[in-house]
Amino acid sequence: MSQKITINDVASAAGVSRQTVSRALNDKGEIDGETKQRVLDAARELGYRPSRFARGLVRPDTTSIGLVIPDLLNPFFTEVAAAALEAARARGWHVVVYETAASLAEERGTLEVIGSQVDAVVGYLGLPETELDRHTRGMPVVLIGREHHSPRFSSIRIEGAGGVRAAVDHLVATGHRRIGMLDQSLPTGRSDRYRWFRDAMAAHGLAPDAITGAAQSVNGGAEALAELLDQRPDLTAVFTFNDAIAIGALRAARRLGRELAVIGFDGLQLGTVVDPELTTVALDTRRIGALAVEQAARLLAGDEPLAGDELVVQAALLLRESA
Amino acid sequence: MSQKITINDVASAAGVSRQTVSRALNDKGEIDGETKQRVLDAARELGYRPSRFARGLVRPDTTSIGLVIPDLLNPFFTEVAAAALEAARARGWHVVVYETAASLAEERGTLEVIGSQVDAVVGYLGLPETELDRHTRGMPVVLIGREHHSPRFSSIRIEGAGGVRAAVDHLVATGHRRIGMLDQSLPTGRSDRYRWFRDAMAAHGLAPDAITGAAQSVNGGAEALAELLDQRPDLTAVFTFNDAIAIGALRAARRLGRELAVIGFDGLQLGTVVDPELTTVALDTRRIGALAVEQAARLLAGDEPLAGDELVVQAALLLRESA
DNA sequence: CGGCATCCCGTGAACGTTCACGGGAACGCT
DNA sequence: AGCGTTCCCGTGAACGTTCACGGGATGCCG
Repeated sequence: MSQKITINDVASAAGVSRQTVSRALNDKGEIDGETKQRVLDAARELGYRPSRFARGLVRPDTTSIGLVIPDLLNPFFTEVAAAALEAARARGWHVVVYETAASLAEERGTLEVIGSQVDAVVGYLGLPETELDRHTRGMPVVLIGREHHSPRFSSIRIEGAGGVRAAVDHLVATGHRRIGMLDQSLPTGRSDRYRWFRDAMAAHGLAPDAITGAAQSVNGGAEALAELLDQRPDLTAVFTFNDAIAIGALRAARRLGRELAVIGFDGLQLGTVVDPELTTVALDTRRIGALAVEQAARLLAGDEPLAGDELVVQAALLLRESA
Repeated sequence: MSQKITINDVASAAGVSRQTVSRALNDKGEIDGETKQRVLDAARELGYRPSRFARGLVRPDTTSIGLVIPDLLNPFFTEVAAAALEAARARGWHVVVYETAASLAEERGTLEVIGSQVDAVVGYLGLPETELDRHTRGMPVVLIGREHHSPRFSSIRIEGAGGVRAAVDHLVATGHRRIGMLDQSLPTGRSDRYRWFRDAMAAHGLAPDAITGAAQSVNGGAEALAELLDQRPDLTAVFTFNDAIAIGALRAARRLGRELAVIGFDGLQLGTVVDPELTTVALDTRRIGALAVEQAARLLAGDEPLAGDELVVQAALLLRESA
């Protein structure tokens, strides 16, 4: 109803032709100042808005990608998103952001509607590859933090073994022997991060025998730490699944009057606002975002894509104050 | 080069007509299973990707808005963005996010390129209205936290007087009399928040005579607080321009061994991760995002837009632990 | 007054897709 | 054999814009 007005309506309202309207609206020159004003007035009067589709059809210069993020309020994903946005802006790309609330149903809905809006998809997708393929016909897809099997897809791998090893090395070097871990609590079992921790402990001949699950939040970390210390009051240090849990643990330890070394995982900016600042195994979120966009660019241009071993992001120990 | 292939190329490669290709790709039916597979193979072979513009032209069903945010890493803007995203998703809209890095030049560049991609613009714009108008010909524009004069625009107003008044009331009620403020440090002079603070103080017959500027970061707050306490060691409470500054002030006070009540502004989630949790004058970020999208929807549909007094977001005191 | 440049403006075509329609082939029924 | 259905498939048209081109006024100069 309100979007039915085309350039022709404006043209006849102003008593000129399409082309003249186009000239007026795009500052093209070859137009009289007075007519231009008349056209502009007519356009405003009618509430005319040019169709971006028609314009894009004849001037196909802009590419845009879809960025799929589970939760924008989670600082980790926000940092990745910011990095991707920056990398895209450097290329003059547009970024359409979709939040899936970590729900597969939402993700499906998103993907369903994404096809006609973007040229490539980048981000955290949870759907199985066959379904992914069905919804993204032909579009390049770059997965983050997840393996892919079909050559249709590309993915960024997170490698944390080295960083976690460095964290445990550091704890041991500063005298700690009784080290616990606050893992995520998922029915799917232990996380990659736990396995990295276990292996690092083993390298020092230590047993990972003080593990408990925590909800992925500050409060979750606080509660889980209290529980863990209840079972194992002898612990002097803990490694956690992520920074949010670590911050909760830090707070709980302080309130219990316990001296406790804490090392988180993620490397969030957030870790610098707490006191003491959080020591953590940091992921380079900027690199994650930039790599994903870079790979999407190559796929889109038909260039040689980055190889698997170039698409790895290494975690690294970031020493601050909490350990 | 890689994007030159059209539906006709696929058609001739598969030995069928456009329409049959269209049917195959869109699961339309009225097509033989074997031909469909042949078309699909040909499409994959050629790396065919349908033009979203051509499709949009004939099927104009999807609307998308541009969300302009100064800095995605700033948690306040992130919360607003998340709210806007959610409101847009509820309408089935797409959201293209642009980050301007709080730079007018970036903003200009963004606006220049935004016109052909979205149907409306929402967010934090700093450019003067005349320039805004030039770049957004006809598109609805909803400004956040900024007054508008031209009827071309619409804006969400932030009203903090009541909340700040409640904050000062609370401080006074709990015995504080010597209350300072850490404002933002801008060449443009004192902020709205300062004015609200000044008026609230005046209502209690107190003079706002301990003000200093702070950089908008945790460290900025810490440094500014040290400076302020140096000049006015008698202060027992401070109100700050935002939560980040407040957190810095909190930390600095603790390190200086000072007992100090601190009240921030923004109401970030972030305030709950520090210890003690931050008392703050909270803005309802969800409401801000939702209102902006709602108004954009009305403007787009040609419905009666929300009136000015419906577009106000009131700040409210959020009592936690730091005061 | 003729010629030419300059300034405006309009007309056909094209972009790539989907919709509406038409039509041929194969099949079943009377 | 004739006729109606069903199943596939193709052809024109349309979406709304910009580009390339053409052409009528107007002014200037010789």
